[in-house]
Amino acid sequence: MARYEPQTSESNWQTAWDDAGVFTAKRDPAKPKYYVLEMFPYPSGKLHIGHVRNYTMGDVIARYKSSSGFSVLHPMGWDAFGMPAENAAMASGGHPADWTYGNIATMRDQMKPLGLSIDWSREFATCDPEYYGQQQSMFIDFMEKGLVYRKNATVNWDPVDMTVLANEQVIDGCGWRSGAPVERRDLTQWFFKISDYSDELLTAIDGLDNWPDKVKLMQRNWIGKSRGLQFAFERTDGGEAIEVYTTRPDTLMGASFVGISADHPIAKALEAENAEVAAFVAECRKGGTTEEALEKAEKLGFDTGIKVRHPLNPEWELPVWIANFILMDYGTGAIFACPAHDQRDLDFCRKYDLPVIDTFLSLDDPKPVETEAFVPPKTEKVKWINHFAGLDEATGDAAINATIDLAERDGWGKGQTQFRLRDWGLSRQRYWGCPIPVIHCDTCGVVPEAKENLPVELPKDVSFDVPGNPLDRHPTWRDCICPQCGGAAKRETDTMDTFVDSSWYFARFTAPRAETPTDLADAEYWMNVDQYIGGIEHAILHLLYSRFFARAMHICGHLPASAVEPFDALFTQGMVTHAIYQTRNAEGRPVYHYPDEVELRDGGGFLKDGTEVEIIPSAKMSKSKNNVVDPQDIISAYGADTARWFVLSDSPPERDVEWTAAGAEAANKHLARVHRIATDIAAQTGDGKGDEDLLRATHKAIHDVTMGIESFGFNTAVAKLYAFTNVVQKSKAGAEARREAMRVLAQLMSPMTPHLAEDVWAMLGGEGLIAQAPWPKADPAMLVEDSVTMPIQINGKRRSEISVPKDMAKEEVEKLALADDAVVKALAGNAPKKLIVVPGRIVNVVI
RNA sequence: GCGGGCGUGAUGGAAUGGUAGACAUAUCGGACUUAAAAUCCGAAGGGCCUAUGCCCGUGUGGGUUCGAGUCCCACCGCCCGCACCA
Repeated sequence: MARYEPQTSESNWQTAWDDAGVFTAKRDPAKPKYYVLEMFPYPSGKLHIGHVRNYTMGDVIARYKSSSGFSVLHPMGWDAFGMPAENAAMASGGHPADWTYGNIATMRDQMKPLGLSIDWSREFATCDPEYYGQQQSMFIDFMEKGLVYRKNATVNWDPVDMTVLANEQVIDGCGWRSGAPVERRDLTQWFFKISDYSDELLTAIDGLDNWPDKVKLMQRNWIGKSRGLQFAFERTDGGEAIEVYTTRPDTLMGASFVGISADHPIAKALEAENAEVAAFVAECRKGGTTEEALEKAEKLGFDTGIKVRHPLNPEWELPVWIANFILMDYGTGAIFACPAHDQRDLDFCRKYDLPVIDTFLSLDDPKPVETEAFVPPKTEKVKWINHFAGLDEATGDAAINATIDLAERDGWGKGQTQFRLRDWGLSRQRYWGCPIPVIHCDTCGVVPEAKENLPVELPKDVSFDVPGNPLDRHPTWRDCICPQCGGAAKRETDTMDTFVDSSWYFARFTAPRAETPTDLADAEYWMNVDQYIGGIEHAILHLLYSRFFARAMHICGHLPASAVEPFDALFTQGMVTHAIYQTRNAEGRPVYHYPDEVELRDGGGFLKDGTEVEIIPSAKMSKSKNNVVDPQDIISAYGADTARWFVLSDSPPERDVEWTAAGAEAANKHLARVHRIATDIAAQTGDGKGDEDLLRATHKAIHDVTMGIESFGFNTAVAKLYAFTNVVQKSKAGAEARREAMRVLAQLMSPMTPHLAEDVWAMLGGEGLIAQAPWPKADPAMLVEDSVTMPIQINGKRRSEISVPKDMAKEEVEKLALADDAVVKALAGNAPKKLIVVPGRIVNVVI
């Protein structure tokens, strides 16, 4: 009989599927539709095992839904714009487009042998002019709807390379190539008005029933709706009052100073006339722009000498300080500090010897603040010290409301709702991105390109030998005709953030060749994405931007109203990790070794020459650390099904998984075993005698595996398949009964190991392709157990067990439990204190 | 620093608040074999000399509960995000 030979059979089945057009998505009015989407990959060069895991999960869902009678859309494309292509061009010459399309070809070739049920006819890359031209068209639509504007924003500026740096290119406050300290610099940039949708994006989260709670919580916190008080501090020198926004107006009596951002108009005015201020503000502008960098930076302050009056007591004067931790982007760019109830303010005040005033004390432990700020939850009752609204004991929440009411009644402040969410800055001063289709005309100003001139294509003849944006220094590309007045004009040279590209690709997949961004009829049929799968690292930005885009596309007529929340269900998978093997060179710097260079023995790892390597366990796969596992090796050694089976088994999909070659070998052994059992059963002769146990096990397997797939419990589904395989193997039932069980096993395995499933199906006389066979159904009658084993606990510890009919009355169970030897012994003639019977689950006797 | 998550045998992990360790990997023992591989069968959280008996055990320390891996609080460690990485 034939052995398990995936190398030959897998490509044969892939051809068979292609010939039958099994995976071509068709609008079929007779069937419900199902849209499965995994986040599309960045074409970094090679597929890695993490991709295999991600796409296999999606494929299990796609194949399962297809078998369950759905018309399935399961597409694939490439998130193809971005910095690595330009970096590659800088490092080794060549053109970003060649590098990108070359990588796409390689990765597509690696992906196809996996046997994924993808409709490849819909493939596109975001760097295709056909795609980004439609994106430009939508940008113009968004402009017309008032969703696009320009304003100044801060970027990381490398003063040596004279170029804008991405956050990841800033290392310890310095440029990654030049090593020069990075400065913050203002540029005029393009923005999407996502803030128009702050409240809408927040409240709509409530409707995302099939999203993980953690993602919804992260999005809520990111949008950050808060209610606070806006009011002004009058200056003693008669200058313009300083507007501040605070979410803790209740602590106003503890105000120590007023702080303003280094970018605040007052700071800018002082900067022009005072050298000391200028020096301090320049110091504040050093370092990267990330919130993390700002928060972690040493808190610095500068006393401007300006004084303001406390709104509740005109006699009380507060100093105005410039502080490096205050953001101009949030609120009004000015705050008042209450050191007693904010650790950062306290640290600042101790450093600069500013007063610390308690406004409320703990009820349990009423002592004044010294080195640790007292910051109880706003729901906790505290004791107020001469509160201006007359409060004594009250929660923070109550005090905030009382303060806002008071300020509004007396007319010195106004309650206000504020969002943390900022508008989406989409400008990038880089070449390899979608050009912003806008023209700067001396007569007409900033005007959109005419749609008939789209796409505005990137010029091919560019060089990357100097830093900066090649579009800026291209000799002719910028020259154009103003679409409004017909005069000579210049193109915008900023390109779009790659998040724009990935904010609508899911919609484009519904009609990838349409001459408009979408085809409404196709979008109506296929949207929404029924199951979206991707990394948790995209929990906030990508998903939030996509939710905004879907709304913007809807008001521009590119998506139906039903698609404003584009992802019905979301699943976030973990990443695949692998140990890093390193030795040290003469200078003590680490040298990384590929896994196949290292032999593991005696609890250590050794190179061929016997040198012991240092093993760093479970690190995220990274090209630079040489710990990326290439699925190609596993596929050529064991076949695609082994790779698929392994990435699905053992680890729960949402958790990170450590790659081990041993696991792949073991997975392969199991698949070979299934093949062998099928071969044996196919050869089995004799009667068709059925078997109650086998039948029950079959229906239980159908039920368990189906539930496992439905709930993304692939690892537990695999465990159930192992158990069922053991039952089938050992079953003494007749030939036809075992064939039937084996066919069901093949079907249940088919979403995970589709090629092997076809092998087995064909061997056992299954009709047609298993990929097109309907999913088996469990008979509920076969799932019911007649009797159940109930553990008996004494004082919460398991001491015995009894077997009882499934629906035995509680009183009967109690009687049986009290008659149990262990219980009789423990009671020693006394009556139990308490007797707990959870029907069908457990008995607990409390003594 | 802020927001979110995770932590269970040698290993991956299982477990609607109800028998902790399902299922597997590695290991050990046995069968088969001239032998090996493959395959099949079996053992196995730690400890108490014996066990159908008892104690301990889900990162650490507390708490709620008849009962906690699961819920609450604090801490430790790791991971993700922090708006120009994708």
